[in-house]
Amino acid sequence: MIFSAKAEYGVRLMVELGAHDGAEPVALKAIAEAEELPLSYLEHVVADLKRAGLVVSTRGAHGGYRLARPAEEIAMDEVVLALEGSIAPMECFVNVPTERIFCSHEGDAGRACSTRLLWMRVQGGVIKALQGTTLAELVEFGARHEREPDTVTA
Amino acid sequence: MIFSAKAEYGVRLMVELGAHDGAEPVALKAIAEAEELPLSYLEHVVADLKRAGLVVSTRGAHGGYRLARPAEEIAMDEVVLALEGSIAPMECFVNVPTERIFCSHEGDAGRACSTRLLWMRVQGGVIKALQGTTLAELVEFGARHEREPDTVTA
DNA sequence: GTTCATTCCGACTCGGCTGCTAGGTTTTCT
DNA sequence: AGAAAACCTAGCAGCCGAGTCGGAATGAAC
Repeated sequence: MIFSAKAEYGVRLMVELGAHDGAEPVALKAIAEAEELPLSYLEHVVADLKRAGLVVSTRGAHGGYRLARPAEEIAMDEVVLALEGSIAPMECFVNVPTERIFCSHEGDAGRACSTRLLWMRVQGGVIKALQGTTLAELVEFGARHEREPDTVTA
Repeated sequence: MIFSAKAEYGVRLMVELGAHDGAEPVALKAIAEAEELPLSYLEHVVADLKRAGLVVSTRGAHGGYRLARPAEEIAMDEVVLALEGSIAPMECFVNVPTERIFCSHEGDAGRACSTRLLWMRVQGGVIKALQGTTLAELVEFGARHEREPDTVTA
């Protein structure tokens, strides 16, 4: 169970945006250099974020990206969802309305449901963790620990 | 973020074992047929479980597998860990002692740590969900909903 | 003690997906 | 006009997950 690099990059990108005051847009190139990420790939990442309405762009010279909302109002589940496409521990979870356990495994109706209970709980745990974290928190955390790795309990 | 099929298969396998009383071993072939899973692949799956000490095997004819402990005493984090190798939301999390946020990203010490806070929380959520679920629960849940898909809140 | 059912082991294939690149087009500032 | 940026689309290459296969070791039954 591992999130894609896209998720990591996207979060880093968002944190970077959040670290700027948002008055003027930040060019992707600047972010790529700051985070040492491949610019060409970041384009795809930011495209997802834009499509989800999390960032806004201004084109042309001196253009770039800004957060669409203040960082305090951005919960990380939105961000990860935008990047990852879905927050599901199992393939068959995609597009199933949450809060319900219904077996989409055809052919052995009801059988595989026992595992479903487990994945539901896992999914719940993940989503709760993501929802309970705002971008602002990460920005602030990052700012405080710049240049000095630290140990902190989760 | 998705668990491997191996995890799914392994959990199914464990549930199946838990559904038998454990007096006599269950052959892998029987499980494969009951769950409609490829036998040859299940061999690899069960090997992981055995290596982790979650099941015991008896070889030869009439052999098979049994749970190493009663299902009530098997928490699902052990199972998933055995199958998945690690329960980490990010590559760089592997083999980092938990409860500490320390940046293993070389080259930009301290920078990427902000994302780490997020992944720590996610990991915590997952592990808690897994630890809080016993195999016995899944077995019981599966038995109750056999043949009748149902809707249940997580 | 042969036979058969089973676990066990390792090597091998195959397809898909992720991460990344590359080139070109549009927009807008100077 | 020219530069700097967002935007778009196509494509590729390597990796890994899922599955197969063949062949051992092992032990029960007859």
